[in-house]
Amino acid sequence: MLPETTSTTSQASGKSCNETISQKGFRFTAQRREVYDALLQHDHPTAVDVFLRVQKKLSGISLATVYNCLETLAECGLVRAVNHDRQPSRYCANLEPHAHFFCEQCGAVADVPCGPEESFDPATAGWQLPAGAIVTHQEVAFRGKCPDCAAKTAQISKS
Amino acid sequence: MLPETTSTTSQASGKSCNETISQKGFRFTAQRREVYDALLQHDHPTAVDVFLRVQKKLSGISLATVYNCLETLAECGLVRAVNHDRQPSRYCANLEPHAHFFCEQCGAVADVPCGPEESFDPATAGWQLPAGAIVTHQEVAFRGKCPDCAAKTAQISKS
DNA sequence: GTGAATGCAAAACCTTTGCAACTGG
DNA sequence: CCAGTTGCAAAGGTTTTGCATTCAC
Repeated sequence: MLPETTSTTSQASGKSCNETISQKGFRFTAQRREVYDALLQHDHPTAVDVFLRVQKKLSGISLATVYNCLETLAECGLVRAVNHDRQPSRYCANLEPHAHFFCEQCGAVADVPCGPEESFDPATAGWQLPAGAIVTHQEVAFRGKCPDCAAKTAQISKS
Repeated sequence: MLPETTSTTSQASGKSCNETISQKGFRFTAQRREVYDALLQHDHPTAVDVFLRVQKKLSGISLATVYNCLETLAECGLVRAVNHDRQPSRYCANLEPHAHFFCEQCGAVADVPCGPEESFDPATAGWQLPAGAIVTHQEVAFRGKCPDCAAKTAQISKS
């Protein structure tokens, strides 16, 4: 749909994928470029989804390479792996702080931006963290029905 | 340590594991009882941890049965599976609403109770959920260093 | 007694790894 | 040129499944 180098909504910093990879001492290979491009649809694809997309451009690529590329991109900070229960990992190129919404019916994953103000302060929210613990990351996940599935369910119960 | 039927801190409702299992139409087997008992230490064991504990009482039990029992207990609502990244699932018999703290250094998992008031309201906290989505569950996870590891690190950097 | 649950082993699943061939800077 | 990457295939670790046997009700 879009020219391959277009960064649909890309990452926050204006730095290109290319630059970031090189800066970290990694090589900017065709495989890494295409894997990264496959994530710019921001639909949280699995490794297999990415594999199938990239295969259209690089027919010889292997799934193992897709996994390797995804790991490298994650190391560069260009991509985040998103895990939910024991489902296959999904990958996210949205680097803004955000949570995820998981539809339990269709499996869709949506980004959930948190307002401009701080996400939420554990102390304020009343979480009783272990005394002396140092928190470096917080993760919030919502589960339920996505708008599409909620609408469908409503229709069915009506009929 | 404790007599096998003792519910160290057990679940909220005063209902026994036994009763709950029967009510759901499942049989109350020795394996299910021991698997449940192994969770009452509230240290978030993995399936293998549970297997090793139960083996001391029921030497013939198999790991597959432990998995089956854990799933049955989860179906009964007596147990929750707790997943973090792609680590082995850990199991939690604390049914109060709570979050988890994961130590990235030693792998320890701790319950994080949220204050008596409501955990946190997505809308208030500024989360921009997809319009029309129905949220049925929220999960909060904290990652960092547990008190022990934080203390150790402090000591090392001092020396 | 009888269907549900177990134990075993083997499979399924996602992901990682070893190694020869290749390639980007 | 040559260390870093790839592709392939095979292994890894966790979890599930199939089937004969056993057991709770």
